[in-house]
Amino acid sequence: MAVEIKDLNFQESVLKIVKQIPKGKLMTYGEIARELTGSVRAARAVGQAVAKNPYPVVVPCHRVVRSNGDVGGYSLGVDKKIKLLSEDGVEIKGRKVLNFEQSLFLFDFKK
DNA sequence: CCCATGACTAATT
DNA sequence: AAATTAGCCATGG
Repeated sequence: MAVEIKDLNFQESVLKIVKQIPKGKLMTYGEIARELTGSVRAARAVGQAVAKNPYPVVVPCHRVVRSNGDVGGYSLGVDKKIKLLSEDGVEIKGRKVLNFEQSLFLFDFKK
């Protein structure tokens, strides 16, 4: 039952990016996927990576939403996710984010 | 190596 | 605008 030490990979990369999301900003799984694999197709893999979420709260994974503006899911429950987003100042309507594209965080691609 | 699963996305209906 | 379908990718058994 001891937790396996298998980090260091796709998952860590995802977490690293998510950690960079400032408060009040949002990011989509697709964008993260594109940063890692260069394609939006790995969005699911990204979702899986954060789904393990080894460090809840430490990593603001609640700031990662769907590309269509839907809040998506959350390990601790979508309810919790919405609450945290509200705390960040992000308005949520039902399961959709208001001003979604407006609150989007453009990843640091100035490189 | 093959199969199943999932915090996704885009295209259709 | 909401629901359905199909496609894609990493991870685990």
